[in-house]
Amino acid sequence: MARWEPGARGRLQAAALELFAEQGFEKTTVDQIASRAGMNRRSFFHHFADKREVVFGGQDTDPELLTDTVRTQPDALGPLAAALAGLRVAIAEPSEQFRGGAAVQVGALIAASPELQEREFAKRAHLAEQIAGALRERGTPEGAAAVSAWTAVAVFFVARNRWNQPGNERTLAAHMDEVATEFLSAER
Amino acid sequence: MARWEPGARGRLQAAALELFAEQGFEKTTVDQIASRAGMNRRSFFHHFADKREVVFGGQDTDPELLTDTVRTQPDALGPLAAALAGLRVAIAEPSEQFRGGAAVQVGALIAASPELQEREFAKRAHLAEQIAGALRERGTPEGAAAVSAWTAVAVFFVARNRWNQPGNERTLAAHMDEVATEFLSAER
DNA sequence: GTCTATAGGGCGATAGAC
DNA sequence: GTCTATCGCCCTATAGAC
Repeated sequence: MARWEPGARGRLQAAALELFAEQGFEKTTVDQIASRAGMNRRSFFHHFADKREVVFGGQDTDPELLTDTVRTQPDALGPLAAALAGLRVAIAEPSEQFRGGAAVQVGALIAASPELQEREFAKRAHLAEQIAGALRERGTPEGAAAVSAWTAVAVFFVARNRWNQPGNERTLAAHMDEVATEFLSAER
Repeated sequence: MARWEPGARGRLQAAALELFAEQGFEKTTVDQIASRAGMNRRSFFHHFADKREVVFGGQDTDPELLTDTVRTQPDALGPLAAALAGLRVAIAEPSEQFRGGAAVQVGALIAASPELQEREFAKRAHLAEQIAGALRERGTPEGAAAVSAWTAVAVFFVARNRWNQPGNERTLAAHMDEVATEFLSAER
């Protein structure tokens, strides 16, 4: 057996998701994950900074694409619309190929573990900050940029929940439009 | 000397904030906090579920007051305005007496520690969920309720940042109005 | 109040890949 | 040779169990 099987990172993720599904996140140790993936505990921490990262490590998005898209929207669009356009292009459309896949399982995992929820919220906050920065560069005032960014992120995650429901046939972008419209029409 | 000084919880908080300011959050151990407060490590965990809680433990708000206020706003108000009214009554106004106090120091602490930021974001999420629930009871559709709640929470925290700036003379509620107006006028 | 499991990290040795 | 993944052994501190 080679000392180096390829795809160590992917094997760790697969092993972790299996074990988390079987036993839950808290009751699974890093040792168990590493040995199921055929490696040492210490190597786990070479690939992931901590145990929670193994759950989120696949969903990384391209931050450049997000901020560039937001920044280059036509001036006629308000900040919320520009932010939503960024999320649509940089996250919703690329996610479309994963509909109903591991994302659903990961979502259930996160929903069941407060520890994972904390990480999830931190990721949302990071997303919102990126967007807010891009909106400011577009000329939106400080406060409005932050609030519009958070609003857009909220729209996105409500939409993603609906998109992850069993039986959903529509695109994530379509759900985003629907949620945004629902929000705006409730406000007037 | 009495077997236990009164205000164990408060002493732990004071000791913790001192040590965090001196050494940072991560480099301070629970043992250090407990012994500076004149007690056993085990007693620390009797008062706080974990090390991070000692930072947030003072800011607890009345969840009933928040949700009741949101729920009982006049029908003429949109969901965002109702949510903001709840935050104003249940959090902004009661906080007014602490302006420029420990809150500023706590804010700096949180900003410097990713671990604390995660907890902070989780608290915001919890707040948003409470508000969203109250908005739904008021008749706002699911998605709009969630988005309006997150928007209101974002307004609140942007306002609280401004309110915490050195030299600020205005009330938190006034900052909330300003931020909300800034957001709404950027949007149209 | 003590005891234990486990996360997470430091350091260094080793064994491939290049 | 270098570079990098892997591993082994150490440690500390949290958090929960007893």
